[in-house]
Amino acid sequence: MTDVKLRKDAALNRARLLEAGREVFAQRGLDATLNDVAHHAGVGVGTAYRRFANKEDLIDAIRYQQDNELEAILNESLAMGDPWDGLVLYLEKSLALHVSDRGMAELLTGRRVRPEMHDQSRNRLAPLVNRVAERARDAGVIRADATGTDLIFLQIACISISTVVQDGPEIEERSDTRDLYRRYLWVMLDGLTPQRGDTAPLPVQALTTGQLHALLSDPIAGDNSHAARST
Amino acid sequence: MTDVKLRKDAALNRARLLEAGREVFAQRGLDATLNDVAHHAGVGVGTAYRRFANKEDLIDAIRYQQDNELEAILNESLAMGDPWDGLVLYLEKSLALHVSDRGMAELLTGRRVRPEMHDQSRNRLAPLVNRVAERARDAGVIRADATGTDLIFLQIACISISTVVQDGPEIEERSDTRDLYRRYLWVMLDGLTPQRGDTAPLPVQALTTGQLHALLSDPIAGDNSHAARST
DNA sequence: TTATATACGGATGCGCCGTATCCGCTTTGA
DNA sequence: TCAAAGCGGATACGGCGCATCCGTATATAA
Repeated sequence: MTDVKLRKDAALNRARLLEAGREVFAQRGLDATLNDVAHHAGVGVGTAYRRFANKEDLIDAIRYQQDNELEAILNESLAMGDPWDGLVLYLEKSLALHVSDRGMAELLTGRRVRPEMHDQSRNRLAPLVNRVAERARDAGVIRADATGTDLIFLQIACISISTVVQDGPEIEERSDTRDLYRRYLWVMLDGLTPQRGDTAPLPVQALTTGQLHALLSDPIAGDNSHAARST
Repeated sequence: MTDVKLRKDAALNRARLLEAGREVFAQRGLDATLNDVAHHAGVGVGTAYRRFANKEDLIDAIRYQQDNELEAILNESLAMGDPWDGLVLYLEKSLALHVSDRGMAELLTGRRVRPEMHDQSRNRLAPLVNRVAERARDAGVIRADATGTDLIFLQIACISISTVVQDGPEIEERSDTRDLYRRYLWVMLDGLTPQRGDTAPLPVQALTTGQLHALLSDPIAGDNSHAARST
């Protein structure tokens, strides 16, 4: 999967670039230049483009690593005895990751993505997310109409809050603003709790996994693939 | 406030540009070009730059209108007898506006803003938002530690969900995805409700109005103003 | 009606930026 | 020792948004 065989120095630089890519994209988002990444890795731009045909390829490689981390979190969640604790663990850990990695967050919201790669990782992770939600629902700790797609949107919501905070200046006398998103995570968690008598049912149905998938996979930008139906 | 005196055609074009600006920014966000706006208004680019020194000026003028609309909603909310109904009305109406106007949404999250203008509109609206929250809190229909800044962040969260949905493709067999954000609004509203015995208190304190203001006013981009303290 | 200030259109200049390549030099490893 | 493989980074290229400029047209007041 890592091509055939690279000379020792080449392989090292490849690893350096991957590492640097994670850091740079985490800090500055996917808009960062491959040149930036190369510089950060301490190699020339040429080297960067020799190891990865283009920026997309590097992003794909990074994404593969990140999906493994998310999968690990999901498995950890599912291994917990208590479904509610599992749910909380998943959301807290997944969000902690996304909040500290702007690139990862941008991938979650579907911006700038190569559809095939996106599909692949979704097919791997979505079922696990659904199980996390399902377990909690079956145990009666969240409302009966809550689904796995709800967990995704709640994360998107929290990430956007965190992004706004991070884009702003430091606030004096408040060292905890980086965690402000957690305040709202817990408002939402509380809102997911089974309805009390007087609470209204939710006004719009959740997306199915397939619908969410379709929503995020095909970012309208439409470079190619779709669109052309031949004939 | 509208300068001194404009020739009849000039004044007409100015109005057209304002109108077109609202439409274009609403659809495509504040990144849209002033050239786009001019074309949409049916006037030449030159005219656009003669009526508004630059894009920022046009945005400021539009923002002024939008603030009036938001103020009206807030006053309507405060005029309602029931504090909960007032809260819901404010959030639903304000969100409906932001969701249908990408430019307005971008202004709320503080992106791309001229600080003085931002300050001005916040000073006008923030007290009203605080009163909406305060009323509901005093009436005991939302948790005791909920504040006006929470209402802002909940809106930011809903807007981000809506943005993701709007950026994606149409989903077949679902005509209501434009309203999906409302599902999560109501999760959050439910979460704002006073705590039941078993619910944990929120893990992070809300921002004060002043802190939120500082966060959104000074988008780090720092063209000038701040930074230089002389001496 | 005519003169002049005012306004109009839109081609165009300018500067910026991100992608990717190319080529002379260096390192690896058989 | 000496190809083959790799390296650095200057730079070509293309795209884009902002704003200006100037020849032409229109409003308005004498």
